[in-house]
Amino acid sequence: MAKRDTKELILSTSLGLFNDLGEPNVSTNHIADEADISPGNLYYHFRSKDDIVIELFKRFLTRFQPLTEVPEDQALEAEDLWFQLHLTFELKGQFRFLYRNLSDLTSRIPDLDRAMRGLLMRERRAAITLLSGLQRNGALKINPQEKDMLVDNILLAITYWIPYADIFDRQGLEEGSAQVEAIARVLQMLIPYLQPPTRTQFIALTQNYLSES
Amino acid sequence: MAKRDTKELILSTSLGLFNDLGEPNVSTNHIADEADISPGNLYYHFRSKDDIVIELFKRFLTRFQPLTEVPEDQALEAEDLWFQLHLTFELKGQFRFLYRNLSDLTSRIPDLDRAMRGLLMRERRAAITLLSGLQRNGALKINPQEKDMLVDNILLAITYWIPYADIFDRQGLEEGSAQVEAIARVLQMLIPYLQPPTRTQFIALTQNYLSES
DNA sequence: GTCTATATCTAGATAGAC
DNA sequence: GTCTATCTAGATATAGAC
Repeated sequence: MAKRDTKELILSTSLGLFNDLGEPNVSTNHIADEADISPGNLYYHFRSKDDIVIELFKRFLTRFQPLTEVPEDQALEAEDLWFQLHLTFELKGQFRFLYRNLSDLTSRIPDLDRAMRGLLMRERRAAITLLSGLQRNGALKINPQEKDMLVDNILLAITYWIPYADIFDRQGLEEGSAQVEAIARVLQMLIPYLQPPTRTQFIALTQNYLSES
Repeated sequence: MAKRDTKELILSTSLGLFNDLGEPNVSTNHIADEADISPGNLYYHFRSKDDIVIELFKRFLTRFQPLTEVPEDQALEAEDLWFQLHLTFELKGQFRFLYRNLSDLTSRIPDLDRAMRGLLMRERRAAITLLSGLQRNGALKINPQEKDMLVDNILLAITYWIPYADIFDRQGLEEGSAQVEAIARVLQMLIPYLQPPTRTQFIALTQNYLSES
């Protein structure tokens, strides 16, 4: 098998096991076994288990990056925001092991710690930019202090929704309905600060999706 | 040394190390070493490392229990609610290792998984009771669906604030100011649904604490 | 109750043949 | 590139002397 193929096989197998069983509960032997290769072969392709985690995180980052690049001056529609949130939750769901054991992973792997902090900061900036856009066209009325706290609350929700949902059911974000619930709760924090015309749009949108699921 | 004393020493040493370094990064030898006792002695008092974790969790539960018992019919003041939140955040801060590695611990220790789910449900019920009290005396205006989502957002914040705060600074809830920020953010989610008289109280209260810290 | 010494086990990682 | 065999380290846990 080509070098690249085996490497990809190891990565996809690892991702599946990490997501299903939790990264701490998956050994390199376990991965090799599941991928039907030898442990030695695994270590030919990766220097360590952490190396696999880091590579997976890099893939995640690459796909996540565009989602944090929010155009500065563009006022966005409710639908766009929903779609944006949908994409990020879906992606995070595909790499949910990262969010389930965040503290463990960041305390063990300094590179990941730095990168994750950077990611969170970009998400924060993106959130601020989005809110500012809504403010500029009069859709959102909020003072700076409230805005600051709102951003924290949003960030907290989009970071820890996955482990939170895990506590109550074993699903996480695998099926669509759980995602809808996550998005609705994030938007719900925004709605009280929206002004009538936009506000009604957001409420209607949320109602729509919630009744469908 | 009396049996009880050594047991307590092991527990307090474990709690300190778990909180500081993260439970997965602390071995039983590490604990014994730090407590200045032999590994054998540690295993005389506890059957396993998980046993230590479980005992710590029980202590946490015992102290947390009263905080989830909210009187049904009593309308509470803003100050009371602040104080209530202060107590729970402070206690969680003292046992923060539980909240930093929640998924890991619950996936490994079924007893803890069940107990933690139960705890979360009691917290949810307590939150609902509190909101209902505010509704009954007209201070809070919110429809059932909004209420449901608000409760989720509050629960998420009071469960994951600790690891969230950890990402940005290394403090967590050790010092008081971090706690004030946590409480303010929880109350901030509530404020938009409050009616003028009560609403003003909550805002003033939050301002007060935030400017002090 | 406490210690020292040691057993057991598993995960991560390497060496060398093919 | 891949395998088999093996090493190492460290963590959990036990045995038996004191």
